Amino acid sequence: MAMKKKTSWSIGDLAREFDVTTRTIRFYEDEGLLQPERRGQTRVYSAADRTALKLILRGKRLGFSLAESRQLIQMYNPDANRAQLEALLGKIHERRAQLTQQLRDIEVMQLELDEAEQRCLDFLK
Amino acid sequence: MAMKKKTSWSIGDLAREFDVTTRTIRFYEDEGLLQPERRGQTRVYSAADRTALKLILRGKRLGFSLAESRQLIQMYNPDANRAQLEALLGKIHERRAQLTQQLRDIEVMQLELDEAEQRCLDFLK
DNA sequence: GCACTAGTTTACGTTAACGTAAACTTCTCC
DNA sequence: GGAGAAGTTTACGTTAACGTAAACTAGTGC
Repeated sequence: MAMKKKTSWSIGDLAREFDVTTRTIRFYEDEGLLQPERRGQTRVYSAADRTALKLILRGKRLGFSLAESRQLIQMYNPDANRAQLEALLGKIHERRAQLTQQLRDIEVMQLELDEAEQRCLDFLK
Repeated sequence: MAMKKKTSWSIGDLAREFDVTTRTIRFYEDEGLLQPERRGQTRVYSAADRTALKLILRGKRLGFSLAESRQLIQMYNPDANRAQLEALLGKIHERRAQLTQQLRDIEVMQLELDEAEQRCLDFLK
């Protein structure tokens, strides 16, 4: 039987899948982060749009601004000349440095949560 | 020679050390996250305040809101009754779950940055 | 033909987390 | 005793990231 892979989505599809409002999705389009096509009035989202949305939301969970996520999305389609590509490499390094810092922060925080939990349990016993 | 450990700080001290403005520090006080004493008019910050500030800023790097950081700070001084302690344990578990998710997000994103960098380099070569 | 359901545009509202400016006090240094 | 430097209060301003409401259109089921 033929594999049917979805290749386009409605705004409602995406809203449900990622648990955001349609308002949010349209807002991201206004900000230039998504570029759905139109079938008449209605927006039709491609796999690229879906990926971009996934990137944005993952970024949000890590505290990224939309401006930062915009850069992440750009990294996916290097449609660029030499200068832009080198700028992009710079941003990639910045992001990596930030992620490294976040990893450290998470480790520390996990240890502190362990201690906090222990203190709680001690008090309760 | 006697170890001199700093035990109190001015608002300027903290602002310099953590690279934030004094406005920000006063704002955190307004929000109830810091509780400096006063020497006359002037605020005097304790080691506990300094720790709280450190928590807030680490939280910020991970995208935490001040409300979430407020909870983190509370975990440091379980001044609480049984019910509150159990609520606290719940929040600790929530935070831990979030951190775990963030770890996953970071791993994925690091891989994607690797790929993005490779694509850039390919284009440049 | 009519009620749903899902989509659309337009526009004003809201919240968090500070920034910025003005006007004042207190201490120190020369 | 005057000029900085660091502190203070009060208050209005700003930006990001959507929420919310109103009024409209287009397909679908019976």
